[in-house]
Amino acid sequence: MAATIRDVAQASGVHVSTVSRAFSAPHLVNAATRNRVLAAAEDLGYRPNRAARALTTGRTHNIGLIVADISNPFFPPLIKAAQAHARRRDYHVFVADTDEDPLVEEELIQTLTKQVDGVLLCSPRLSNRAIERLGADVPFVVVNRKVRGMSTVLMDVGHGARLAVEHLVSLGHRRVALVAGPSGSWTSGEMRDAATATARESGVELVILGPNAPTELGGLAAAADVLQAGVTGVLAYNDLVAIGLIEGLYERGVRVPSDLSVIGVDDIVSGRLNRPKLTTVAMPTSAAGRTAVDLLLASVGAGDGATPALATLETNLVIRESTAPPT
Amino acid sequence: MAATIRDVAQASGVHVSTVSRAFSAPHLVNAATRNRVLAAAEDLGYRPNRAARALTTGRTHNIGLIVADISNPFFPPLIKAAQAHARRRDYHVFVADTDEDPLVEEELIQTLTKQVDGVLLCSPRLSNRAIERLGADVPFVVVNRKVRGMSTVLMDVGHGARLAVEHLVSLGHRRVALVAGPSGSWTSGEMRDAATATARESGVELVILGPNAPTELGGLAAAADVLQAGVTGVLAYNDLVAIGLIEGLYERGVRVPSDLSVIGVDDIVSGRLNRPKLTTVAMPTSAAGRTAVDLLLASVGAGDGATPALATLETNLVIRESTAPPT
DNA sequence: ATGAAAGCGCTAACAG
DNA sequence: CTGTTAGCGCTTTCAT
Repeated sequence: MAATIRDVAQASGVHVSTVSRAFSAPHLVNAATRNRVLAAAEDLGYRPNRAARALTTGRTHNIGLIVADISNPFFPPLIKAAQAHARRRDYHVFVADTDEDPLVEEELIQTLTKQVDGVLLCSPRLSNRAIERLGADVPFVVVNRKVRGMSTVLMDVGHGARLAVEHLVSLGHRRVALVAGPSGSWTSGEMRDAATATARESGVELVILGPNAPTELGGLAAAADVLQAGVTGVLAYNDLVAIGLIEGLYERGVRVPSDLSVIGVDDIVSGRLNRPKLTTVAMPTSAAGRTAVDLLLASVGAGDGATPALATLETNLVIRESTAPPT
Repeated sequence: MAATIRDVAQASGVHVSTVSRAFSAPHLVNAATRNRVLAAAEDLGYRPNRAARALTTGRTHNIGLIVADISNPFFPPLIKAAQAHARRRDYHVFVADTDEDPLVEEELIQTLTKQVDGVLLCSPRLSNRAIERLGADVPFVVVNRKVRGMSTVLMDVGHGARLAVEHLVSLGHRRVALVAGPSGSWTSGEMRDAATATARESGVELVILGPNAPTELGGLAAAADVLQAGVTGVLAYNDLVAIGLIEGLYERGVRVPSDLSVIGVDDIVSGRLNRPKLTTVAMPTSAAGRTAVDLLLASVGAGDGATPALATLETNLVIRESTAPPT
């Protein structure tokens, strides 16, 4: 068994509470004794037991991070950033994958809730109602969804979609498609609204295709619809869908961007590596991870009364090789 | 504050110890009272506090999962599988990213150690000595590295490398390169040994290039070396490196596979989406995640005395479009 | 089958 | 500045 606070107390000839203070309120203890305690601790390889500490303080110094699918390349940079940022603030993070299943999501939140000071919900599949209910027990920060009374980190994908459609228009496209995402997705709704408005303003036709799975397979399957829709430009729900779509078009002898232009969303790494390199709406995922952690820890510190914060992060269009004038 | 065991005891008119038993040793309590207790618990939304439980039982029901880089697409499927498998066994998992830094890795292990029943070390960058030392406190399972006295999950990349070189040879290549990984990598060492042996047996020349960063950038940077080495076939440390390399070659006017053949390792998704589709040594990452969790929980149950287990998982060669006969 | 009591490792008043 | 005392929520002997 590892050393406990009692071992350290004994070794340094002080009471356990002094040892406790030496760690959690160093200024309250005489420099000389503090050093003695710290030395003994070092010596024994003592590390405070955070679970025990949590029991008295009510702070676990853990946070939960719940995502729909770790394998979706959109998430790892967010997880990585959140986790690194949390660690800098002396927090550990539980990562859980719901496999896109709302029931799993709910179960996970409930079991995690006791072990964490707050949870980060990324692109939740749960209904707003369910989220509000669950949020009574522990602070939440929601990423990519607006939930009443809850701190939120949004990436302004509406603006990105607008830029994307405008880019297509400026290239000369007159009839474009939006290959939408899953029906529960807030992001997909935002894209639809923004694309619709932009198309109307620019006087181009917009056809909406979907819902589709947010994966390469979803894009692959959408290729037929896109061809049938008779469009020359496409905005896809995300890069995975865009890549799958390009592959599907390729299999049907349609080349991107010479025959058809495609724009993705996210700016995942493999979009930069594929040929043609993907024109895409870049999402600030790392920043979102850090911001979410900041908001979460702020509301942990503030207690219940705090007004929920809303952070909206900019998106921007990265023009690469998958868009060109129509032929 | 959420309901505690005491609230449930009061609500159901029994002592707390009975409530405790109703949850953790149901057979020790009368069916009628048990139902009453369970009903009251349900009613109050009571969930046992795992941290408090851990304090008395010594089992946290958490495990730590430490990886070098979450953003490397090799890891997410492993994390996803491990996490899902752990959850089925009623375990939560802390995920931590060391950013390829051994110091961070050590620090992480130490702080996590008190909160977990065991840790999964994936592709560690720490020295074997350090790992053995740290392993005294808590059970470890190491993935992709052999450490004395420790349970291990290995993917037989040596066999994969052999298949890869043989494939190149059978295509007619006579001079091939291995674009190696980081110097601390066990996998890279295995590949080197296997490739060297296979080349010798087949009577072809092998040149070893590296060390290289295990990323697209590493591959991109290796393009010049590869060209200079005058080889016609390449086995890259992983798919990321292979993709970066192909890109670097492309920029220099060299086409894959017509001018040069390239084989990767891992079988990440974007390798299947890129053009040319990558020929690669497929690694059973999901299986590795599950197996690692199984071994870990086994040694948690068994206590210290258990003999470390070794699981070796098969790899195989997936031939796609990035390899062809030399011209 | 259930209750009583002690204690896991730690922190937080409260004294002194 | 440091020691004392009382728990945090739960499990686990030991009685009954």
